[in-house]
Amino acid sequence: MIKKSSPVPIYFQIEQRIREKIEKKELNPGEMIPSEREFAEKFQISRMTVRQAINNLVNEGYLQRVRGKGTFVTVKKFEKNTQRLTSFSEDMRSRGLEPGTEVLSFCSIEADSLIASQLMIDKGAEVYQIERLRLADQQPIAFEVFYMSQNLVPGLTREVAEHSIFKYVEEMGLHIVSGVQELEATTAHKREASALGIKVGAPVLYIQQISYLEDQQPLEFVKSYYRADRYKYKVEMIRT
Amino acid sequence: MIKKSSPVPIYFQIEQRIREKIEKKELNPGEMIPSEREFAEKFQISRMTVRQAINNLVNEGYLQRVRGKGTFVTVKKFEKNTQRLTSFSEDMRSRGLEPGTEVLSFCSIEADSLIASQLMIDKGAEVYQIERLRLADQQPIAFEVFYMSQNLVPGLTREVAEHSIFKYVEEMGLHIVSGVQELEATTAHKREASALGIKVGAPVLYIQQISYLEDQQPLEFVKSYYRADRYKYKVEMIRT
DNA sequence: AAGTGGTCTAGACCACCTC
DNA sequence: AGGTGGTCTAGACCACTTA
Repeated sequence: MIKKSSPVPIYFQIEQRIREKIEKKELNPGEMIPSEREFAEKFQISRMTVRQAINNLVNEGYLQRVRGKGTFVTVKKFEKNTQRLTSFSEDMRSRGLEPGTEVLSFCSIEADSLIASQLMIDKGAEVYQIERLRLADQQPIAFEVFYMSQNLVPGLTREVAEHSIFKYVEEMGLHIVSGVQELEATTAHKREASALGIKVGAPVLYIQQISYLEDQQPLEFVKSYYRADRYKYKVEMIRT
Repeated sequence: MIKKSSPVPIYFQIEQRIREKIEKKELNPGEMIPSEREFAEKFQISRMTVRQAINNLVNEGYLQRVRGKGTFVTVKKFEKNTQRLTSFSEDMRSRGLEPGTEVLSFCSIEADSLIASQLMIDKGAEVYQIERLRLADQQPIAFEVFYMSQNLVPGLTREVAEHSIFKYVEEMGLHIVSGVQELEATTAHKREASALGIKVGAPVLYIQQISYLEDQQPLEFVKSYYRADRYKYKVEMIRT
């Protein structure tokens, strides 16, 4: 039930309770939840405490208040208040495709001024340069060039690059918290065309990504070229 | 100051006051705002009312609370919830460019099955079909084809289309709350090429957008073709 | 009229931080 | 010790919706 003398705040216990019911579909979209006064009475707590729990759920997009009527489970929970940063593998799996990776080259180079500025490291510092071909259900979908400071993440191997670098980094205890992507349309040059199996001049979606750690330090700088015929980029937005 | 007997809630008045000070740089990023108790004392209101104002600003990303220390103006305001649904005009202005619009055609047509399904209306229903050339600092940047149900928004004119349809719709009392964009790379066909002043086959960023009203009803369906050499799409993301 | 959420009060004790 | 935010109470009146 609800523990009043718990170190866990009462409002949070209520919040969890309701959130669970929604996620387990015990409360369905569009359905009304008990009124604030009912909750207060039932758990013998103040209505303001109930309001705090409900407020949080409203902010998270689980609930909607309607004055005079009641509080309802949101029909379309747009959890995409913010776009989630995902790895290629996560992206493919969410599309129902089996991700695959082919490492085309794995080198250690000295950062030129572009890479240095993007990664906020010294020019000439050692960085990994990894070229990978990304597959979806065994079909080439993207060609990517990846840069990361060796100083920040030592011990990266070709082996790791064949699977998920994201996962490796997170297992090292580094927390990726945010990222910025820039998308442009372009046409394939020789290198991308041959890797992706398309014609030179074919349309390609170019995505440049920088991911950041907790302390705002750049972790990786990636240039990706996606086959336009096989990849669509979807963004859900809200208007504030 | 603060009007207690105003129809505008006290918490909202306080909220506005603080928001303004931040936007006018009277309060700088990282700076501490007065404590909740100080506000309560100063305006002779309850601390809980002050908290409500501050809570809202925290949720909007203006402020950060630090227990035991105080409440501070956020350093990087839009690092968190970024992806906002914006009109073309808003987008251009945020890039420091002067938006412009040229209406190439303004018709009323019957919805075909694609348009009908995107707008969730009956096939054959009357819709506006508006082709516009979008300018940034007088230079063509995008060619767009716009569809909207006439039943939902009657009275749209060529005049309005030359300015902001978004604005018109919002002034009608319809609230746009969310949108979905799909981005693809493609190459220009004749129609887009001639409108945009580029060669057939030049890279183009194709963006398809559907915007939704409060009740999840689709408001508009827009196909846009952006000149790849003049437009980059930026997405900021967080990892949860 | 009865029920709902919206706003507001005037306190209280707690945990945390700084001096 | 004194200040800060975090949590919580037990009421109150308001505006709105539904019956």
